[in-house]
Amino acid sequence: MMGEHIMSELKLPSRSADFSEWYNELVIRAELADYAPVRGCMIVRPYGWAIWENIQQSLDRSFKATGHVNAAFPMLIPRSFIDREKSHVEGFSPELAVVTHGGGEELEEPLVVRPTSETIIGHAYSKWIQSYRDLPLLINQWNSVVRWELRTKLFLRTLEFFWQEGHTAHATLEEAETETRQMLDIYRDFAVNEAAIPVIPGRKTASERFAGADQTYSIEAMMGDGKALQSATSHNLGQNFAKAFEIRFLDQNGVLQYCWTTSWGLSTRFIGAIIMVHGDDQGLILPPRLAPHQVVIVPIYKSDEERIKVLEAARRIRSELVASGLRVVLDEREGTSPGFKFNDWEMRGVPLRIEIGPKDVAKENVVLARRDTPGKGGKSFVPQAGISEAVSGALEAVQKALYDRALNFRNANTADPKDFEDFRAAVEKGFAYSFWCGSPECERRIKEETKATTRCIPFDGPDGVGECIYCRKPASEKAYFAKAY
RNA sequence: CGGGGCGUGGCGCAGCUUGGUAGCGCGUACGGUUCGGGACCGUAAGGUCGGAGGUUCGAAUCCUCUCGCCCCGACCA
Repeated sequence: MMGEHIMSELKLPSRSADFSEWYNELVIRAELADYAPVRGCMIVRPYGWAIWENIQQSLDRSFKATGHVNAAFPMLIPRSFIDREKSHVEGFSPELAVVTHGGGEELEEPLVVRPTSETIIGHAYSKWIQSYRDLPLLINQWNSVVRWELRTKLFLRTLEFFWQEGHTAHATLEEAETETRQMLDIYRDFAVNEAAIPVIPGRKTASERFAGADQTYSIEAMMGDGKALQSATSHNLGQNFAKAFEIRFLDQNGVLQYCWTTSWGLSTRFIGAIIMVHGDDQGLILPPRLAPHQVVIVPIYKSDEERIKVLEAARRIRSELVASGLRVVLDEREGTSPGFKFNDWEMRGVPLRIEIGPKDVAKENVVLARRDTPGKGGKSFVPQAGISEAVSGALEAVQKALYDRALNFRNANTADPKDFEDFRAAVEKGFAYSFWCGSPECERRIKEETKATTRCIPFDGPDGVGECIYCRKPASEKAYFAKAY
């Protein structure tokens, strides 16, 4: 038996007692990421990157299915490009990383490390687009960008982060709007069906809008501490960048027109969402569809004789599961006890564990343990015959249970406050869904007084009218308010 | 940028008040016993104490300056 002080070192800080510390330590201990030598930068470790690769695969498939293609634009952008779109400059100037020297010489014009690529892509689009026949232009790129943030946290906010940014150009406002909404819906579908994270799709208020956009849409998710995380965004850029970069086309009638452009992105921040929505005191819990390993097999044995038998069976089961398309790891490490392995893989969030020992070999069954249900309650005996069906079924059950749990949690922590005092209490716990008169002034005051910001105005808002939660004037729409990451 | 905390083997810390040349736990390597919920014993490797200057016979410890990181706030995917 281990002493208590040693046990406490093995345990994560409690999620409920110190959510922030729980998160920080989990990211390190699950080997998702590590701190880099430069403040605010992050090393994404292989296990964390494997999650990102699964995210990429899923999204990339959806992008391609809707006619988008991938390309790569440069990381270095002439400083003057940023200055061309007025609100874009205002939004991004404070957080630009600027390159002033190259090859030992001071540059004539400083270069910025892209904080996002609207400008350099706008520049390219102005050359490529001449006619309505060139439209729509639908390009995405997977890359990293740099924003000089003051306060950073692994995955959630780092100086450099990885993402995809889609940039499209269209002949009409309607088409651009359809595209913007279509991409948001792809994110929504991804969050719900792949990541098992319930999200609220909606429109951002002017103050929360992307610098240079006419309209920003987002999906908003509730984290395990009740705070909101903007999990993906999609922007209708109107003609702002088209005008700044002369992106024009000749229409069917021979009239020269500015294009309508959009951009949309989802970043490695989403990994932070997965951690904060599903994780528990034991560590990470990954949704089966995105888990690098969906199943871990832990063999249990004492003697050499047992070892040979158990491993033989374990390998056979692995082969069968792999053959049915599952991502499986067999933990054959020597000198490590089964109990240690259980905890180790639980920290890493593997959704399903198969335990197989001499007794199971004799009875031709295994123990199946669900990561989302701790202790004995999540364990069951399953025959080795037909194991892949049982495992697939269990993975689907975990996927669904994670979503249901997250949704229940969000519902339980979302309030429709009667008055502003109620509202204050609500945003300490989670989301407040309230009528809002639409004035930036009320929005600003609410933020000052409660730290809660408007997250979004959901698309499926109420039909009726009500009173603004702050000023009590008539209001026609409801917004979600919350403290946000 | 304001407030707080911390820099000592890979990790977590003690030692500092009252200077005497560095210690504990974990981890690592090797050997053995173990193995159905974080095993144990033995042996070993590993640190010029964040950096620079100063005081002193002597500095992890005292003084000055610096650098970095983490947490909380103001800005942000």
